Amino acid sequence: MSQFGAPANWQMLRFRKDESLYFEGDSARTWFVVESGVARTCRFHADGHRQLTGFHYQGDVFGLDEESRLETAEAVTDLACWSFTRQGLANSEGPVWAEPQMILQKALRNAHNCIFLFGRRTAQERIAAFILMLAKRQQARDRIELAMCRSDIADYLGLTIHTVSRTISQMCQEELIFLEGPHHCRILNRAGLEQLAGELGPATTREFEMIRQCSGF
Amino acid sequence: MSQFGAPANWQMLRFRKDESLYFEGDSARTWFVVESGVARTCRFHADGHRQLTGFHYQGDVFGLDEESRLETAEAVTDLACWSFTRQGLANSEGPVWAEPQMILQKALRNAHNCIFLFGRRTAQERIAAFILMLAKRQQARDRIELAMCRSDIADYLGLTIHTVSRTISQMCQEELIFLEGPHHCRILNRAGLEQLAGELGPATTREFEMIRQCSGF
DNA sequence: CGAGACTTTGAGAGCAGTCAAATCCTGTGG
DNA sequence: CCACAGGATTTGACTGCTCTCAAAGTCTCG
Repeated sequence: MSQFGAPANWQMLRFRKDESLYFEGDSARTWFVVESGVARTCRFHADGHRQLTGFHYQGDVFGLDEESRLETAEAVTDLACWSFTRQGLANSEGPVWAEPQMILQKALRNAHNCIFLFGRRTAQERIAAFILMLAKRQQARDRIELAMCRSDIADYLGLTIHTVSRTISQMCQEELIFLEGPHHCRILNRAGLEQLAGELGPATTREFEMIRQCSGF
Repeated sequence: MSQFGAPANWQMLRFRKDESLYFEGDSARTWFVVESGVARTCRFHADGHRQLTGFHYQGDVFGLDEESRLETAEAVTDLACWSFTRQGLANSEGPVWAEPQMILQKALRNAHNCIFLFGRRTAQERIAAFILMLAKRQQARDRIELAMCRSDIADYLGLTIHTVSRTISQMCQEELIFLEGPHHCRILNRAGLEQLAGELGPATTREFEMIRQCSGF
């Protein structure tokens, strides 16, 4: 049984790297929670250009569509996850975190953070924010695994793989990070990354708002 | 009483244009639903750069934060909205649409659409998609009100006001749209806009996915 | 060890940002 | 109703960043 104490009516599913869990347009029967590995959700533009809408790590719930899937879900790495229905949750056999409202609210918070992330303009800002997000998600002080390939990062951040690669290289030169192979990275200068990403805590925000409103800038 | 048949324990609030409903970091006591006017939610980056996360029209629910506000909410126009608590909803006095799960799910869908919108690359694509989104939201066949100012549009789409203005002007020259003053616009060539925006229906998506997977592009 | 895919790097073009200024609206007061 | 002031919008010129096209280098897995 999973660390999540999954109820019996949950179903464990396994996928190989790059396999699809479901496609955009499929009927949405179940929700998913990651047991191990990483999943991605994405949508496609008419020109074939792909937009990732999220990476999902252990404990993340995704696939919260109402009737039909708005997104396609795929395995970034070999993936194990539980699928379950909202009805299954309603039986209240699940763990405390598994209440539909909690799940939805967390997903919403993630989506808003994602929108905020995109708001960052330059490639440097976006990638700095992305690396810090990964670090936070992996609860890693400074050693980070980049499980996804460059094109996943690019399609998540709205950049090309070239710009992603170039920007990461540049950050290495500036000794903000250090690459141990293409899929492992060490944060050398967290403060520098945070400055690039431009984090602004809620504490300072209201103050900032006040200034903005008074000065009118 | 509102068209929504608001229960007695809901509270009607009125705001003048550009007034703030709440600030990022405030404790999140209530949810809001727009009765008339338009609201915007936004967050600020450290450099003062603002990111809008949504425009909210009549019937839209926003402010669904858990404990503290992640975003600031402001009135785009003079605004009337109801505020209510989740507990109030639980009393089941509200209209059918007002079930927390439904509301959260709709908000999540909107957020994902927003992320998808950002995925569009060029200013033309983003603005075409934005105009079509407004048209759909206002259920207008071709006459659209741009209630928000250019800087709101810019901060929503991750562009500058200059680029927004230039791109709109260009679309006028190309006779895709026609401006009747800065805040009213007529769609002259919807097909052209849709082509720019690159809508791709779910029907074609799975097919597309299959091709993609086989050819490996 | 070798093939194929992924990643990195280079050069040049194009699009959006910056700085600057003109024009147009909007709302107020006469 | 008209004039005016301030803000919002539009436009222009130029710069710089990211994309495109191209090729070399590296990693992974059979």
